[in-house]
Amino acid sequence: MPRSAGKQSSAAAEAPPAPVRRQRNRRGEGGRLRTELIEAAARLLEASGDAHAVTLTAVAREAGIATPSIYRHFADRDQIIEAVVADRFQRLDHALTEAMAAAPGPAAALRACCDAYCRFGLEHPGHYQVLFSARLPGHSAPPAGGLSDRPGARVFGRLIAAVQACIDAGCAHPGEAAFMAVNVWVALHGIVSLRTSRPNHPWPPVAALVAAALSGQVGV
Amino acid sequence: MPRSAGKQSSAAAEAPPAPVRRQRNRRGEGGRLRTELIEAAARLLEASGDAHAVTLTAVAREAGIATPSIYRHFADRDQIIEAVVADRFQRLDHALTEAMAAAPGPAAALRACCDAYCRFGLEHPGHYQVLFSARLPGHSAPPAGGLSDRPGARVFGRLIAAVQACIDAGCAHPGEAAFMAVNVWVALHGIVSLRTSRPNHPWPPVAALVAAALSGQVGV
DNA sequence: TGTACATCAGTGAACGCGCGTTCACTGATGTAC
DNA sequence: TGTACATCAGTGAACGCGCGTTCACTGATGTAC
Repeated sequence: MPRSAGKQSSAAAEAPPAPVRRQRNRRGEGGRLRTELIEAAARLLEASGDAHAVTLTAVAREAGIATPSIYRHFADRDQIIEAVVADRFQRLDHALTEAMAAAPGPAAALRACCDAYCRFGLEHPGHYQVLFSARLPGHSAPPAGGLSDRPGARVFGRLIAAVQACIDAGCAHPGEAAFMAVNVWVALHGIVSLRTSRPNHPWPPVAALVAAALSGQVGV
Repeated sequence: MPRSAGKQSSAAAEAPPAPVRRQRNRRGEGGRLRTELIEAAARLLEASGDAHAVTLTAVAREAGIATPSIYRHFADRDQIIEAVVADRFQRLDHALTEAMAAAPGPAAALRACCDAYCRFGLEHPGHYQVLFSARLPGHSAPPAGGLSDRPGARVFGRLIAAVQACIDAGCAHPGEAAFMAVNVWVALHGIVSLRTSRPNHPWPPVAALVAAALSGQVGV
């Protein structure tokens, strides 16, 4: 792109959508661009369901900045993706706790938790796929925290607690909460993941599948 | 790379692994390279679990040929991937039918079918992911066949038939076979997919998860 | 049986593109004096 | 209160790399005569 309009003859009247020079953030507010970059990356992830779509070039284009500007905020693309993943895990966790808080009892809370999980996954299939279906880049080594993937484990912990609450209230099959919760989790993941990857399959309603999983595995 | 050895002084003694000029197939046997390309692409898919890893350049390198040679056999990379996917679906279907054929009765056959499904997925996680977890390129439009994804539907049909056989033999809960089979399928997919994407989670044995899904959803 | 030729399988060079990364830079905004 | 200057946020140009795709080609192998 020529710096100064190029053809002077026909003026710059019918030029492309205008370069829209970015309004720079003030001193000390450079962190704003960081947030904008995360959201730009999140849009790319949601549209593609694929971490490979998050290239520095694509993020910069989506955010309306020059590519090298990203380096002021992130060392590489993995850092951006990690930031998006952490944020979306937090949103998922928030959705679960909020749904459970509004429920009148433990069985209803467990049901609400599962419904919210599926709703999150089906409303944000691209993010869900990155959170749970993908081998994330650099994810082969176990995270520092402990024996389990940290953010996913936190969400899974909600499920265990919800099942345990049903057991404690006497409205569930007897059994170990953690094992029951795993059985529910694999079903929920299958409900979301398969429906996303095979949208043409004649699926029963989500609620019916969730109900079957809960009644079969927990007895509520 | 220089055509004729470059440095004549130190001879070609300690040259790299030797270019290994491919032994060309004879006339009429060009189809062999097609098979080799599919297997090369399959190795790339298995190693990565990601269709994006199947670039024409990577396939050519893996197969030991020059990149343009691929065009004699495939119009583009999607065609190669489709060929691999079709082949692996066939192998999965074969694994299921073989496992079921060796079972002594309908309940054992259903169990064998589910075990074989999980075994396939866990032994070939990269292929499984491409078959069932990914939005395949150009997969948004429904295939010509009918209302459902063809190759996946065939595998799912085995599951329905196995459940139906249990119902007919009176060793299952009463209910609709298709609905029960969906419930089992989402659980199996979750078992395979989550274990692959979260290898650090403290998973119970696969057999225990399969047993729980079958007993909870089918009653066998 | 011999030979010219068509065909088939595969190659090497070249191209434009998008990408990651580096570098020196620009210019507005605070701040020290 | 004014001014010189450091700092911060972001840019533009350039580079090498891997990729997809095209093109004319090579040379072995069958086959027609």
